[in-house]
Amino acid sequence: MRLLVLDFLFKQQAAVSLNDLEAAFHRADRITLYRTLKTFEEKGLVHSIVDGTGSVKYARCEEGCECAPEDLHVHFHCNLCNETYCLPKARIPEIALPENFKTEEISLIMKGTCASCS
Amino acid sequence: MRLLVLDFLFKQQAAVSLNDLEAAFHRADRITLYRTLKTFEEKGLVHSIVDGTGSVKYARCEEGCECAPEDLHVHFHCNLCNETYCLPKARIPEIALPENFKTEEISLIMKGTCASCS
DNA sequence: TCTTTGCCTGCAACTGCATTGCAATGTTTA
DNA sequence: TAAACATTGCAATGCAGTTGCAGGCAAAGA
Repeated sequence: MRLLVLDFLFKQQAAVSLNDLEAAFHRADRITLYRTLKTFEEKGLVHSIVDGTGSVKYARCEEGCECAPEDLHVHFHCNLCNETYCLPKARIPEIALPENFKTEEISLIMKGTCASCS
Repeated sequence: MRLLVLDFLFKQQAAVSLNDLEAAFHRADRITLYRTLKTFEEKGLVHSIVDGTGSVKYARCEEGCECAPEDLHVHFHCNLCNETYCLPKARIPEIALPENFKTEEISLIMKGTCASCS
């Protein structure tokens, strides 16, 4: 079962929400899919994306992705097709912070129109 | 009533969630505060921040803030004190996107330890 | 082989936050 | 004063995420 989900995740271009998974595997229980995603996230197979749409999305981690600040890439949410994409090529540039601020995580989400919809 | 909320918002250093407001104004109804925030947001007095903690936070808009991409600043969420701050001095640098991607909004949230907690 | 142990799955239920409908109240305007 | 509109509060709903519990399946050990 998890293998099916993993396979599905790796075939996706866009990030996948729990609802997406549920629609794709309507034979499986919502809870099972939820826990599957959580397990994958723990194991570092996927990373979660909070894109402000209300539902958390998941996408596969690239080879060697540790989800550490220096590994983080940009996520793009298209307002037309409502999909969220990883943009691994767009790295987050260094950002100057006030003194004594220590960064552990960065999340950069751009919203607009993606290439397919424009 | 709204004046009280507005006054409260402008005195805050950190962004404010609905729960924060409810705690500060326990005489007022949660719904009233919710709609007050929504109204302020519509009028451009405050902007909302989705910092991934599950509850949306609100902060006052700076003079001339149109919440347009070029106006956007960084938000910082401290994992210790659990507060979210606006960092208007930390501008979001230009980010190179693949072709045909059009940006309308940018949200950059950094998480870590703030100056007060370190 | 039989039993035990542990993981995976599914049902039910709960939580927290956001949101809406409706009635009551207060305030402005004609 | 009466009508129109805005503001407030209560109740209820919706949705996403989360947890507890029990059954089932499979691997490990006697």
